[in-house]
Amino acid sequence: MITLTEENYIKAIYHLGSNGEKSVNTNAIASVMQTKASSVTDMVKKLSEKKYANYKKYQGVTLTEEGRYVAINIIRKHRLWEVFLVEKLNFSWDEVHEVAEHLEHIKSEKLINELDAFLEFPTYDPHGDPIPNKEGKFKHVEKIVLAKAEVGDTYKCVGVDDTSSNFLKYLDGNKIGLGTIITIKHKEPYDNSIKLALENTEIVVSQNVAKNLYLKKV
Amino acid sequence: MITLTEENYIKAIYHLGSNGEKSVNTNAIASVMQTKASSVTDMVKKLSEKKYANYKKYQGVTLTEEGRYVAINIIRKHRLWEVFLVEKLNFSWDEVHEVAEHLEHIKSEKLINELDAFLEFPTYDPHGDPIPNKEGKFKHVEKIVLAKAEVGDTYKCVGVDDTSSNFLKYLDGNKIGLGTIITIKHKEPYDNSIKLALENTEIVVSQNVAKNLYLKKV
DNA sequence: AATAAAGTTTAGATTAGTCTAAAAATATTT
DNA sequence: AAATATTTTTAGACTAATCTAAACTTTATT
Ligand SMILES: [Mn+2]
Ligand SMILES: [Mn+2]
Ligand SMILES: [Mn+2]
Ligand SMILES: [Mn+2]
Repeated sequence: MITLTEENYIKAIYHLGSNGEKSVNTNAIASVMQTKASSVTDMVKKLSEKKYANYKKYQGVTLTEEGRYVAINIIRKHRLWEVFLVEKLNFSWDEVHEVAEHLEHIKSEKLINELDAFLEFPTYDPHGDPIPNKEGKFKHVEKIVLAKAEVGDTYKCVGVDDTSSNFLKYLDGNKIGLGTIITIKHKEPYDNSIKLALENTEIVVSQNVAKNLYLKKV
Repeated sequence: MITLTEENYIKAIYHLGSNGEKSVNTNAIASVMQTKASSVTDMVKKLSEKKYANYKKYQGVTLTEEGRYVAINIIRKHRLWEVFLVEKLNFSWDEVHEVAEHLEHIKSEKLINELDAFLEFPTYDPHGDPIPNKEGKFKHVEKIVLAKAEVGDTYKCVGVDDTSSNFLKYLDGNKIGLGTIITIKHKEPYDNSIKLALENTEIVVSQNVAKNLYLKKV
């Protein structure tokens, strides 16, 4: 049996290690889990005993094949529920993450596969993140962060890094969403703010925004 | 904050006390919670401290107004999720209870009210149990248990008490479901078995079945 | 009314997950 | 290379929920 807490740690390690590739250190996990380093050490030992992670003292932690499988499965559930909430229950993209954090732990193969079918096998969630299929496979999304976009080029908005309600509402307020076409007008070296052209308007966004918005060249 | 375990105890007390009316004793709770009497005593003290229950040593326990509110809310969620699983995700009535036991603990007002609307405000769940509305109100279902039905009378099947997969599959196998019309042919005093007439067939059911099937006179 | 049986509570342990404070290891700076 | 700072681990304690075994109340039977 795997506990809810173990699942959350595994998910955190997966995301922090860039989808399970790199070794993740204790403080980083403590930070995203909103807990103390000492608690992380204890849990990481347990995950290691249970064969979900590889861990050597002071050397950081990586996921095993099995740990990665668990992580991808939770992410699949999380993102499918997010689609459900937006498509069927009138949630906006800034409201879904919190509820999906809970729904992702419901354990039923049939439930999630039927939900997948009911939603007609979506491949992206409301934030532009890819949804793993039943076998855990998903396409890598080709994208660059707005901060690295080049002046004069035109892009399509394909995702966000920050899924906080505050950030997403800010984007709503500025008429930016998935699919929005954006041309880079100017990058201000002083504070790394960026001037963008949207369909009808021009706006200036801060470095914070520029670091959390993903684009694809068109 | 109310924990998942507290919610389950409150629900058990509600059901055992015939919807929160009668006082419930320790062993009864232990039995449905699959735990020991000593654990129940501890929890019941905690529920009492938290104002969800009234408890005096050796005198059993009842729910407070607030406890009853919590119970009804969980039951509302449980039954709405059961409807969702059957209506939208191709679950059969014997598969839903277990998953609903988990889904009922997801805490989001918006989620459950939108789900209710999405399902077009159903009033009964797949087992014939009434679904409380947003205000916690629901109709009392007029029903008698098959064991008390009278020979010669004709009834409609309106519910089940046991929602175990085994029992529900048994009913499926014998072509009995909600809405099925049943005439009582004979009650056997020796073992309390009952002979029923269905649409095309006659079958004999055991006392166990007779105690778990609810009917309404037509 | 006394005794036995059944039901309930208390006392003391256990496990998962967390914390603080101190010790140990690693990384960085001088 | 030594000193300092940062990171990580250990040790010991706490809470929620559980258990067993013993003590206590209530109920049933003689
Ligand atoms: Mn999310
Ligand atoms: Mn998402
Ligand atoms: Mn149920
Ligand atoms: Mn039901």
